[in-house]
Amino acid sequence: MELWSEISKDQKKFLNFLLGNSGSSWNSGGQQSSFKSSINDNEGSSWKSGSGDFGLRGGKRGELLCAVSSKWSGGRGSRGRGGYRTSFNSGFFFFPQEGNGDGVTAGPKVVYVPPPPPEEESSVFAHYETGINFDKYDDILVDVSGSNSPKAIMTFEEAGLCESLSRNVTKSGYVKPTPVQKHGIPIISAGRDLMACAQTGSGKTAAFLLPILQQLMSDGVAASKFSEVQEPEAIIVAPTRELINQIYLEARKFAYGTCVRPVVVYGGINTGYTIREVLKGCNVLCGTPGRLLDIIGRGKVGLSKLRYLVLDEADRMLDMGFEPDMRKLVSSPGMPAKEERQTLMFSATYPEDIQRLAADFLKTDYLFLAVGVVGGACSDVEQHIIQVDQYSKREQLLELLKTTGTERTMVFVETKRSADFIATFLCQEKVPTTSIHGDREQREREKALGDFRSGQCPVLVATSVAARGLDIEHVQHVVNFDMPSSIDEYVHRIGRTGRCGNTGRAVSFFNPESDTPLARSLVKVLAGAQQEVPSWLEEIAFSAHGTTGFNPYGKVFASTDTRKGGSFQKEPPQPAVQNTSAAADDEEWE
DNA sequence: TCTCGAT
Repeated sequence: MELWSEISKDQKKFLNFLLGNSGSSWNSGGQQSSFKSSINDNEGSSWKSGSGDFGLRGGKRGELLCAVSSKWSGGRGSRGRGGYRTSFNSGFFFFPQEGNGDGVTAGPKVVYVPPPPPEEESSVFAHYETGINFDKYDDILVDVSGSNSPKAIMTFEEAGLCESLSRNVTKSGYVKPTPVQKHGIPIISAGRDLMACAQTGSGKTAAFLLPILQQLMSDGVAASKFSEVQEPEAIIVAPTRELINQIYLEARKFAYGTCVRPVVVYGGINTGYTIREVLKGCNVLCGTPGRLLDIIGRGKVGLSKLRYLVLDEADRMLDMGFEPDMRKLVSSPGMPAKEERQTLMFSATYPEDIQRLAADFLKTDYLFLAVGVVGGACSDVEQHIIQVDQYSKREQLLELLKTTGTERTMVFVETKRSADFIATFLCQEKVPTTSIHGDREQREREKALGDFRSGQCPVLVATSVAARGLDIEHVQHVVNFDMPSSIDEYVHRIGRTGRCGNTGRAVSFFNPESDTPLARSLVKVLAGAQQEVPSWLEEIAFSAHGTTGFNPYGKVFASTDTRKGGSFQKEPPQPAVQNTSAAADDEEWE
């Protein structure tokens, strides 16, 4: 009831609209008088009565599975301007339970309840079933460039891991190293800087965690007791909260029962809590850029002992959005110069300009490791492109989801607003849907991911917050409801499915009105992955080229070392989705 | 446009 009283008229109106209550409409804005309020300011009871109409599925009574942003857009509201309203922050989509009001959190101050302590061995090693088909890895070609690269290892024994570490590796279900690990582990152990090009899910997290942890342990590093400043030996950064948490969970597994303590920090959760966790002792600090810079700036984290700096999804970390933060990080007081530390970068895509930029962070003799997935693994993703116009997308999506049934499907959209919009729409159509994007509260984001992972909500509507790195088992379908603006992003998105031995399908809605700039590189990617290229798409690709002569999105991703002279001297192994062959040279189109 | 600190 208290919850109810915090909701403004606009929000009630919106809710009534969603509930299908008569007389309600949601596009009017500013026409308060014509709105016949069926939800009364003083009555909370009408919540329950209407809830059944809103696509409630499964779960406990009173729990709304459809989830939309808690910072929702009020459209052109009565204040005469649109945009996001940030004043209202509580998740008003949580319906009160009957009986006591426990579990209902209202108001902007939501206290994040962290997961149970890591000491429980069963919870540390609880992992989702890995669909890894190890035999397939033998077909993967690998290219290392740079001088004096160390010899690859063939087994985990050769990695020279200490007893507790190798025990944890076994317990985590790792049997033999993947190609990134075979090459990456000795490179990192040898103290070299590394730029590695490999798809997430190919084992790259372990590839950098294991040698780092091994080195720290053999040096006898141990987490210090609680102190006012912590000086971690390694810092790992990633572009999204969920991704860095995934990396942290891996680190926690490998470091289990050792003296090395990994800690994760990111925004959206109580700052005091994060700082206390860090101050308890911290050797490997995992974080998103914002919160990381925050606690460094507060003097809670010193950098004088730092030896390893890892950038996951490095191309993203160095693009427009994050580059300033990364420069700030490496120029933070106490940060060892690049010659004094070891810098490691990982990503599935490396645009050439980003590679050149990355040189600012790496020693000049860094090694470049390219792992190409040969045919099998990646042609496991069937790619379909469907021509649509803006207004038929929703219906087409609905049709499509009827064929996918309860199989897990990720639907990518371009904006946070449309993520909410589509999620709400699907819920109304009785499709159990959840959503994830940057305007949702962290607790909601994690619940959404959890519900999707568990299959409770087989459909996840997401912005590109979920495009990279997230390792979710059994995602059978990816739908690009909106085409991404770059081909790299397309590759990352469809990479959420068909992971390691599983098959997947990616369906993309191509709207010639808006997506034409992508046509050319899309055709190349499709052809490269031996997928059928629709003739209409080919035509668009050709004519787009003819008219403009310059394609702003023609920037292509590369898995080739730019130091090789800028041109691609070597034909990439087998055209695969994330390989360059499809996008390598423009000449064929000239 | 998206991601990323709270205030």
